[in-house]
Amino acid sequence: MRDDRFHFEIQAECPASRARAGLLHTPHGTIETPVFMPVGTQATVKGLAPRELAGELDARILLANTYHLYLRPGPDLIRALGGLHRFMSWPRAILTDSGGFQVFSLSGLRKITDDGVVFQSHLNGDTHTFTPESTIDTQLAFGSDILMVLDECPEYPVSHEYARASIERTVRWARAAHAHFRERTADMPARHALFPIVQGSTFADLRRGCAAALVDLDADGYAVGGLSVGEPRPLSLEMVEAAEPLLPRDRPRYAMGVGMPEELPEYVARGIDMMDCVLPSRNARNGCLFTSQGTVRIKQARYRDDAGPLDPACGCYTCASFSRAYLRHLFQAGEILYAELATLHNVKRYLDIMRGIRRAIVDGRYPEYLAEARAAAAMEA
RNA sequence: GGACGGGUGGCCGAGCGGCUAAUGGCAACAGACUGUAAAUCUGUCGCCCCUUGCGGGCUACGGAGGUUCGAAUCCUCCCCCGUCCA
Repeated sequence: MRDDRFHFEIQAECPASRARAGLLHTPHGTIETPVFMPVGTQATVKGLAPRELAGELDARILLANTYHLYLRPGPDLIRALGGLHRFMSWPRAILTDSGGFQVFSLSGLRKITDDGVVFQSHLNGDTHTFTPESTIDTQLAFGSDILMVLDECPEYPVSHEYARASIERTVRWARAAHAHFRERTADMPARHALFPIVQGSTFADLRRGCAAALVDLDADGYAVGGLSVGEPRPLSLEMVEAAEPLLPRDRPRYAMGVGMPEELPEYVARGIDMMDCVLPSRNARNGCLFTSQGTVRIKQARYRDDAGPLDPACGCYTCASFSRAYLRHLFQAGEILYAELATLHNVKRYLDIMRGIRRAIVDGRYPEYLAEARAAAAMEA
């Protein structure tokens, strides 16, 4: 019998770090954590069909974006066509980002009010308003398994004063979103989960304050946002370290928008269970491929006649079937197949890294895994 | 044989007396990319010099002469290419 209720279950914990392995149960399947969520902004992971994602890659959860799907094709249409899962033919779990990141990072004209944010569409300049409540309604129309609250994602750098005002707004919005969410989902217990987002820029005290305030919401899970927006790399991890001890151990933690392959074990070591990032998919299309032996920029002339596989240690279709020389040729020629093969590999790489991390935690050898990963990262750098 | 049009850096193609080592585009080469306005963006791109900052030298706009302080740009002749007329 299928359990439709959303809940998190910890299976193993690392004795030497904050890392843990768990199971995230959703109405659309169980997700083994730590997990990497491929990004499918416009209800598609660019270059991959759900057949590959669910099949060879065995991704359990995808990310989609409220801002983009709200503007096009719109929540009413998606709801009318049976919800996002059915619309994009993805039977597994979906997490939707609230759109706060987009509103604050790309919309030229925007105005923050007490209620939310007024912004202009990047598509045609139309004026729209997002409120904590409206983004909940939109995501419910999509039928998302995990909804994110509307937040403000400040750029870097920003003053302590601004960051403070910003988290106050983000917390206020999170409370409003949760209240609205509870009301709207009262008759469908635990069909959906809602995560608030810890902000606070690069200030540890603000991160702690924000986390403490959000914990009162007794949310299904907690996200740490505003990372990797231009701040020095070590700071991103420090911000997680600041917030994490305040977050309940029995809820999943999600680090939004990170990171490079070598950073994944570091986030997990700091108590993170979920991550998403556009790097594997975007960089794939731009000629940057992640392998077990480091980064391969397939466009480089050195791969012109390289008959070897992209990554000898990888078992994906791309690595099993094609030479580096062929992949380079496809890239240089601007062929569509390149994007597909490259994305397939890079996403597989990320998912494999997370599976390896999870296995190490379950097997009780995460300290060794971490040490080896750090040594390898130091070697490449 | 005649009439026009044209020959520019790897390619295409601007420029039509000095601000031009020469706009653009492509190709090539290198780099960036972190809750995706991204199959995108940035840089280099004649050769040789102390890597010294907008530095110096050399060779360059079919070829050879010429005019001029100064020419890819003007003149003369020649060589190619295209179109049309014989």
